[in-house]
Amino acid sequence: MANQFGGRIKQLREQHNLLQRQVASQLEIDTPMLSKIERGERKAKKEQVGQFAKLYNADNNELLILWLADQLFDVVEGEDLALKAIHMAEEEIRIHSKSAKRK
Amino acid sequence: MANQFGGRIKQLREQHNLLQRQVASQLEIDTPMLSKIERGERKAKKEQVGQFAKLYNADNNELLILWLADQLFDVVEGEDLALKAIHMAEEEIRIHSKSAKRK
DNA sequence: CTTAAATTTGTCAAAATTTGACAAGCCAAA
DNA sequence: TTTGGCTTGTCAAATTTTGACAAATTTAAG
Repeated sequence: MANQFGGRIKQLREQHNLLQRQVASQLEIDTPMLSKIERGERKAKKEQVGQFAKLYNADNNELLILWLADQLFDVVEGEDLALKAIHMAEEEIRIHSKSAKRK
Repeated sequence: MANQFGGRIKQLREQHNLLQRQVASQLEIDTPMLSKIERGERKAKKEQVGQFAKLYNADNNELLILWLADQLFDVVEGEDLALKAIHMAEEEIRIHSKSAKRK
């Protein structure tokens, strides 16, 4: 499983000298769960991304991007055509966001 | 739900003048299911992508790319940060495929 | 070492999601 | 109208995800 997000929040936790125990209790999860999120064994809920950002005084968008990227990565992991698929998806997104201007 | 894939296989079916009934039986699914796949209400199994390609004499890779792209799209659909996340994921993929050379 | 705290690993049932199958509906063409 | 092709809706079964807990492992300190 991809793990940019987990790596980043682990780094942030260490920079803040916090223990998993402390962070976990803030997010109302147990330490095994936090451990798994940091190592990418489980994925955080979207809601929790914001909680991490707040707790660590980090940029919400930065974390959200990492979190999304991990999920994208998971979809195409191991596929030879991953890059082509990504480009195709990117085009689609561009098209959709244009027409979303007038919604 | 994204639907590049469904649109394409519908187009192919029409070009070949086949009925859903006929195609469905080849893939051993029922017509409602095929209808849903064509309209993107359900997603085809990866295995079925190949079956479509064969049946329609289409390029396997082309279909697989569309199929993957749809799933990528679903992950970031509606996200403001979609493009940034896509770019991040793309970088990750590049990195991984490099180190996969010698595996 | 020996202990104690921190983290990781493993397991499992409950919850949530996805799937396949079927019945019924719609609609255009004859 | 009836018929054939496609779509819509529903539901239980299968699969996947989740959260919680116990146990094992690692780390750091005395």
